[in-house]
Amino acid sequence: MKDLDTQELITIFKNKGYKVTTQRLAICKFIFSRKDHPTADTIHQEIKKDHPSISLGTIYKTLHILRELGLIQELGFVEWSSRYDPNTEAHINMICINCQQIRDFKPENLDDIWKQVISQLKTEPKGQRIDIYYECSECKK
Amino acid sequence: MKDLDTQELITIFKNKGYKVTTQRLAICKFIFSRKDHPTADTIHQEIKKDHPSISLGTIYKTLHILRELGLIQELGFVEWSSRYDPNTEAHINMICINCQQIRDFKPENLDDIWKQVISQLKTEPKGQRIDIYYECSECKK
DNA sequence: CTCCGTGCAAATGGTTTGCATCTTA
DNA sequence: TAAGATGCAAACCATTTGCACGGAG
Repeated sequence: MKDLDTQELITIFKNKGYKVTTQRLAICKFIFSRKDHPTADTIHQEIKKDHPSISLGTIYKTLHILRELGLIQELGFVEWSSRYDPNTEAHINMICINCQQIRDFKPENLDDIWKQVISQLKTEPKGQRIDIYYECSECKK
Repeated sequence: MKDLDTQELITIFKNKGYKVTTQRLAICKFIFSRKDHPTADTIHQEIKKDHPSISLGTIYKTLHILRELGLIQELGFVEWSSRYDPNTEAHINMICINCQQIRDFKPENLDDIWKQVISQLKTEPKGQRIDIYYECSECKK
């Protein structure tokens, strides 16, 4: 769970004045355990299995809080709905242009490379996004 | 105009069976001359100055054709409307999280770095997107 | 003359918002 | 018990679509 256990999460929420609800914990547990950067709808479908009455609106509201807390990154697309990524470090999103599957890719030297790029800027960046579009092996068949 | 003059553009359109219209040429001329990756609405507002009756729908339809021809890249965002980028080479989009201004940044060694990253993949990538989010000097004041 | 493109207006669909009710602290 | 969160439904708004008319080839 993203290096965060439930206790730490509860502390973060409380420190920021957010109440701890079962819905929020369920959404966090789910998204921090996934590596494929799901859509809000996917999250909704999955969480409904345990919490049948949870609404899409609550999913969106919680995702916005997590973004505000810097715990997730939102990836917007032109043709597809947004994806939610619990990995906020510099990494490459390998995105299949056909099935929209996303998986992370982190070359060993990426941190060094990235540090080098950042050092050329005049200001401190607030975040980054690196996508590579390709056709995954499944879709190529 | 992106290395393309009007004649080359006309050839590309005709070869693909697309008709050459004044609207299409105007949109191309505009977008290929801009470095700030405008929105569809910005493009519409600007083109209207010379072609008052052009519709937003036509802007979108033309942008889709340009995307299909590989002449532009669409950048989707979660909170803002999409931006259209005539630069399809590997480069960094410096994006102000406050005013949404985008300007390109290309470190000299980026092509080498990128080649190195690509070489670690099993497949040929179809494109890429590299964003750095920051607060521009104007907004920091 | 035919087909494709345009402009307009309506439809779409992911996301946001308002509000009455329910929970956390 | 007060402040904030939830679930529902309606609103939003960027983008897409359908169609009658107009222009390119």
